[in-house]
Amino acid sequence: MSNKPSKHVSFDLLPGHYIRRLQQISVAIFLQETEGFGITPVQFAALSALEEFPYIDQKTLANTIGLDTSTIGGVIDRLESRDLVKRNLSEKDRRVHVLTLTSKGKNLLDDINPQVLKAQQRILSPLKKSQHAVLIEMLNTLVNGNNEASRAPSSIKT
Amino acid sequence: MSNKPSKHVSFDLLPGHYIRRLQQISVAIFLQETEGFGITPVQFAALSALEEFPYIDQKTLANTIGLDTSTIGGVIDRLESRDLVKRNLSEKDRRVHVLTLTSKGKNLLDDINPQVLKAQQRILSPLKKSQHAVLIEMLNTLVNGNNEASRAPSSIKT
DNA sequence: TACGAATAGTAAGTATACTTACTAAATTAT
DNA sequence: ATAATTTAGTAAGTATACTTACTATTCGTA
Repeated sequence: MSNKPSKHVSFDLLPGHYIRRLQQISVAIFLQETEGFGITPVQFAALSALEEFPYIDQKTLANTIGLDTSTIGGVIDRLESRDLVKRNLSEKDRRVHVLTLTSKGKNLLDDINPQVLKAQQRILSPLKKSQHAVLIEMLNTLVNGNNEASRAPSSIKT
Repeated sequence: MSNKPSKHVSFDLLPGHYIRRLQQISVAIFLQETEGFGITPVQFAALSALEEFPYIDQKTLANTIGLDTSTIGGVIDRLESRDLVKRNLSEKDRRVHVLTLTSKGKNLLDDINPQVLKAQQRILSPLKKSQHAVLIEMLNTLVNGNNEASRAPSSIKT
């Protein structure tokens, strides 16, 4: 430790550092619990959103799960190549790609859901049960309160 | 809303989804507040760690800030090409690259630190002041409690 | 109705962040 | 002392996630 009175900022006390670490850990746990499905957290979010809101376009999907439109294209590419999602050109507006889950995508979602819930419980497990809702509420507040900071603000309000 | 009793899992209620969103927002705010420096959160973490622990090697640096060794190489490449960090081959162990900040790197760190603090405050700003410590404590618990889940567990204990 | 603005999506470039596979060097064990 | 193992770092491949720049289409307005 320095003998001078904290000339530098200790990066490990900064929330941004812990947020980044928690995201890494969250992804790692998700992938461990869903091993064999070959699905990433973002792909899962996309599939879930398409189940909840069928026939939405790429822009709407991107907004729903909090992604840039330039990112969602690749995600859909990968899901489409595995026949989990279908891209249909809209007849009303030929710029728009309307998205739907295939039956294969629906089945996968049903199968993976319990594992995803298990992963979420594992992420929260170091906290006392009583704290779980407190954390989720705080994350909610932070995400909604800073919504405009991100390029792809989520349109979902809870 | 569905009229059926939640057949599917609403992804926007899952903590993993909010953790991912918060990380995106956290990065966006960091980049906004430190605009002009051309430094990413990870690069800042690397520079800060090197100020705190000079002459560490890449492996130790990776563990310190929570990165894989395969990721840290690229980070150091970019910092080295901007003359912010120097890679020195260790004489004791010729596998090891010992890292140090250049004076340019030290100066940049001094200049960017206030902006980074500002970014952190902005990230937390949707929460009441009294809640800031609660959140940081929770993030700490989650990261340390799940440490083994991540491939690059941070060696820093707080 | 024609023209400028806005919109949906893609493409290219950069930066995490992981995995597996590899090289080179050091350590351990026989 | 040599062989087997471990370790530090790199390389290649994949997947977010951003930016800026571009195309194609649609909308708004004059």
